[in-house]
Amino acid sequence: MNRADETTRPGDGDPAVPPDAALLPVTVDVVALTVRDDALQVLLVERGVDPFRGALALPGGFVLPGEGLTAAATRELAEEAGVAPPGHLEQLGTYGPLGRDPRGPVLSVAHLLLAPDFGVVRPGSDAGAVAWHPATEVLDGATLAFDHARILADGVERARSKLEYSPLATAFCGPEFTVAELRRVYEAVWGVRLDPRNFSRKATGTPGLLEETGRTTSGGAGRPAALYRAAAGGSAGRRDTGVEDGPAVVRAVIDPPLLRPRA
Amino acid sequence: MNRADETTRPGDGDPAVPPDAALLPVTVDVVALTVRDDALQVLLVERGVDPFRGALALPGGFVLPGEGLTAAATRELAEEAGVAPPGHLEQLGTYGPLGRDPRGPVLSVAHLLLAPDFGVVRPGSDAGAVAWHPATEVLDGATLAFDHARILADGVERARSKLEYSPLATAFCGPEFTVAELRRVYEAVWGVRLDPRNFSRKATGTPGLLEETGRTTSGGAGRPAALYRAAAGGSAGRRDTGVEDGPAVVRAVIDPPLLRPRA
DNA sequence: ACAAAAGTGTTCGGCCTACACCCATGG
DNA sequence: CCATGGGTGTAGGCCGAACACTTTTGT
Repeated sequence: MNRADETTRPGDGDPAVPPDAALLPVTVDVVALTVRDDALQVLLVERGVDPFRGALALPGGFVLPGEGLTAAATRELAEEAGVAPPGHLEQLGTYGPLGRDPRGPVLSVAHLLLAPDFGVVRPGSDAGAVAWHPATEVLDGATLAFDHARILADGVERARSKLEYSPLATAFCGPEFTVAELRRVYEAVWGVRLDPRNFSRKATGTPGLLEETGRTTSGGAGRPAALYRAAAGGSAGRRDTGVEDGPAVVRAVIDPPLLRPRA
Repeated sequence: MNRADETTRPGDGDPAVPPDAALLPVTVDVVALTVRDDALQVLLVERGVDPFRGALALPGGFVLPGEGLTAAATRELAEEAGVAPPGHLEQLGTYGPLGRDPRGPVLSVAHLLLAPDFGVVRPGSDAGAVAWHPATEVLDGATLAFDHARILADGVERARSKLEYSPLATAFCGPEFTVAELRRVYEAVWGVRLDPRNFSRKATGTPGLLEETGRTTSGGAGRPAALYRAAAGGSAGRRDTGVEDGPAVVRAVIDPPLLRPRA
């Protein structure tokens, strides 16, 4: 995969990195979103160490030598929340390095995880409580560590807009789901009510979004609903390039888009 | 702006960055796009140093200690192409750090510049020729240094999609422009032909896109065209947050969107 | 007068919305 | 047989594509 050189200081040997280049510590932070109790919720940890000890923050931490960005994000989720959730992970953006960490310049590569509701197994070693919080409450209520409030706002807006033209809403659902569950995802993320009849027609009629399983629900009230799974190439995190890390080009675009109601 | 600590090694003093964190060299690369001769063109430099000496590459270079990402991108444009162009600069994504530079792990934060056609003043010290190249030719023809082909593809796709729902097409135009010029921008970026009559109605009727100047062109053939400027808060790079660097939340969204024709 | 480019009116079809209505199951 | 939720039919309106037509200049 890479050269022998996997240490902190690169470039021993052939053409070296210029000596005046900055060497920056890099963190990954994860905006982990799910739909729980018909509301969009975000995974937050209580920081156990300075700076911002005791404050709420996005899960995340420093990239280690020889580690890729996605690997670091996955590892931090495992370490801080004890989970290896399914779902869709993509890069959100990079913040810093100046003016965001009292310790000095730190670059932070934020990621966005859209996942079905998963249980938090255990809080990690250097973090206190790990819990889901309603996104709207956090957005216009709580104060988060570092610039995490801004990162969260960007992540939520990205999720909202992605539901319009990509099949990623299915990333919030389990392996099989009904059209009504999918509709509740849209309603929770967008904060609106959608007409179930029109939504059903639109969702089932959109190529590349749903795939029939032939099975139906049973047990609940009313007529059983057909069960679907995400269409192949939809929410599954496709990464068909050889490059280790970098923004994924979303190839599956649903057309016509499912537009959220305008204000 | 920041703490006293602006050196390469941060965290001397209060709670330090963990000693096992990687310290990575960080580059900024710029996908600088313009519309020239009715075609989307990208600014490329010929590398003057190893690795990839002699190959075509995106302008860019290492972030220096105490420098922000946007500042680094602007400085590299000035150094390698001798320009300080107007236009819209935004972050595209972050690539690496593994497997993209033979010197070792290097993180690259790619940026996207949409600008009116500007002259290249002088090639920089560590770069050879600097020139515009038609984007389509480069995309499915040339091989670029590092993973720049992929970054360019992502940048072009981002530009194409941004024209649909943002007023950024005006970033390709000068301070005053006609509807026909704006249409040629859309046609060049999307690679399609648009009906001038319908486009005119759509563009002038879209709130937040154009602002009348009251003036008209003269001298050319045919009826004079009305001159417009970009609506306030449109293509002007708004950065109304206090944070130094990070993805800008595009607040100005044109509605209804100008959708490119579907295949 | 003619060419050329800017801009307006009009028609047509598809999609979105709203809502009436039918379907299938559990109590 | 009725409540509950799943799903189909259908009418109206809005918007974009297509294109005939008018306006305003240069030659």
